[in-house]
Amino acid sequence: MKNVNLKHLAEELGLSIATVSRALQDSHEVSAATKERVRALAAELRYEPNAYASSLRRNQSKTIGVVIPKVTNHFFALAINGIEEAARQSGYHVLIYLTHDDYAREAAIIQHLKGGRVDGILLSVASGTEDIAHLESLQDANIPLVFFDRVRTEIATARVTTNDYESGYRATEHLLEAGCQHIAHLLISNSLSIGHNRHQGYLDALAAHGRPYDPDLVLAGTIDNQRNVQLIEELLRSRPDIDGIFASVERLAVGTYHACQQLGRRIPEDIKIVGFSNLESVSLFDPPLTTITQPAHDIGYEAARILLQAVEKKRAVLPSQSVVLDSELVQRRSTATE
Amino acid sequence: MKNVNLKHLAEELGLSIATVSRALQDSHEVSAATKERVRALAAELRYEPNAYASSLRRNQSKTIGVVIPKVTNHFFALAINGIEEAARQSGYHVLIYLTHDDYAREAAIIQHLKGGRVDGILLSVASGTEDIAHLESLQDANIPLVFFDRVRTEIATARVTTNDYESGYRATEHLLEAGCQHIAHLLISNSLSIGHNRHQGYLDALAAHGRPYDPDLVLAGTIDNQRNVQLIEELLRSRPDIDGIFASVERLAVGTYHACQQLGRRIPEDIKIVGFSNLESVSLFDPPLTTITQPAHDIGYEAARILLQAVEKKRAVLPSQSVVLDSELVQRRSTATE
DNA sequence: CTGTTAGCGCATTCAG
DNA sequence: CTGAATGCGCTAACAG
Repeated sequence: MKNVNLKHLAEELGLSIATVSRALQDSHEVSAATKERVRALAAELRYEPNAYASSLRRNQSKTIGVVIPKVTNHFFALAINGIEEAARQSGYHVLIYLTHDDYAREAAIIQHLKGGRVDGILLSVASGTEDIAHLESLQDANIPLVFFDRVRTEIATARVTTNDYESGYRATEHLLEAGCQHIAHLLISNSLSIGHNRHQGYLDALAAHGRPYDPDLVLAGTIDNQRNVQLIEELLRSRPDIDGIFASVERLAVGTYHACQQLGRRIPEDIKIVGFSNLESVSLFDPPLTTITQPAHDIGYEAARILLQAVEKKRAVLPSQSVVLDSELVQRRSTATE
Repeated sequence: MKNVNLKHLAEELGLSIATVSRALQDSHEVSAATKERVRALAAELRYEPNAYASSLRRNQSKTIGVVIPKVTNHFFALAINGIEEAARQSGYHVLIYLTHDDYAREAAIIQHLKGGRVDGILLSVASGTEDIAHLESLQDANIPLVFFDRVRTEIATARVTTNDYESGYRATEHLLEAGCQHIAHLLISNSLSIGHNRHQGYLDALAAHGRPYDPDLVLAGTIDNQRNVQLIEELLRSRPDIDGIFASVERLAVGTYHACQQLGRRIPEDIKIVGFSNLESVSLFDPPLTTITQPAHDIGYEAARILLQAVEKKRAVLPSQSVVLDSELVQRRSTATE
């Protein structure tokens, strides 16, 4: 089947390309009758405008790029869900890029996106990223950027996050109130905003309760999860006095769970765990895991809303548009999912 | 900062646009010296080609569309992971669209994609889809399509699936060998390939073991998972003789688990469950769930490979290129008991 | 080896 | 209200 384009329609209708184009965009300078004729034929021939020609001409792609570390983390899956919803509502398309927490990959992706493939970018920073020159250059290229979850405050733009500091504080307090004496904190890269903030909450909660801070009880996870479980086991073996664990990310929470089972530490009798997790099925773990659940869908949705608003009005995204949503500390009992 | 484009580079270098273009594409009809000069300036100015201009001209977008029911299902998250990997290796981009199992949405997405936004489509059919005219029209538009997981055999193209029939058979046999007398099957839409095939495996296993088929023991799930748990509970209440359940999709497997806990049915003493699931953390459920795990990443990767190969060679995708990968039946052991 | 020319399909001036 | 003409940025055919 021939590609049906404006020219095709125009010839068929005995009109000019310009008029057809205007009619399809519901321009007020086209007669109602003509509009109707054009639309009828377009519908009949199932005309679809060529998105790239249009993008080239208008200098906007109706597309946003989503750059995340991975998609197999339930937080990001939920966030994408929210992002896609917001995008669809505004007639935007969503390109997905995975960094696998690798700085080089993140930089390459960002660099490429400066070619105009997207009108804006949603980014959750890779844990391997230190240097942020690639992000600064986005400003020059005039491509709006909105951070979500894993942010960098050095870049002057909006950030959509959860109350990481408070969550870390409350998680730690929860363990303290449950009687824990030696609470370890497992985090990912401390250079990452979420790791840093959650850790600060942990520190302050300890201080507020007059507990000493023991650096040996802080473990920074790696990319490799097998290795993480090993590291956790080592930690637990070398410090049998640990009776509480705050795990800053899902992988580490689940890893801790595994490690405890492996070592025969009973939960929650011997050791109590609070972990970040957006996996609904943790409610089926037994013993149940106390979790901090983030409003992942809403984070994605909000971040996309902010970005799209800026894109549509061709305005910059301001740091003042940042949003902080609340996580929930949930002591799971059995509940229905979804 | 001004957008740096070919014209810009050409002026700066005192060359024609065409030469610059050729140099950047490493054309053999450009002198090495010129190439070097061009590349140096391009790198210095961080030139990024405008993808849409190139797409328009070449009539190919270097982009594939992935159309799936949802992303919050771990199977699809893993599949996307594989797809992104294959795409990146070939320099392709990935657009994500979610149907939420809604036919109208799927049709609208497919229709839109005929506008040339993508060079090919990977599709996992929505459970709400019956009519497939929208998919047939892709052939006319000359856009290659590869199905994965949820396929429709009426369309003559490649399908990447798991051995659903065998999995259903083995799951049922597993329950029979464990001594179950009344085995229920929970599936989604029977019009969906995976539901249909898994169900056929269930039926044949029953027959092979000389067991009668009781239609009352077959439950078709809905979109709404809350409702599914209710339906499962009703089924279990009305048929207390059920002592085995084969759940065809992750949601229903987890839902069954919930329902059993709710009703106080002990697993596996009172009732045994085998369910499809790609969620690694099911190993932490207690009592553990016997699962059928699909090679989700590989499915995505394979499907993308087949599609990209066709796209690059501008050849049609043939049904004969279909691939069937094997699922694994895993009896999880609770590590806590050791 | 390099430059000139001609579009890809569309949106938008500027004329009428 | 409609048409003719222009160019978005890039590639490719055709000259030289």
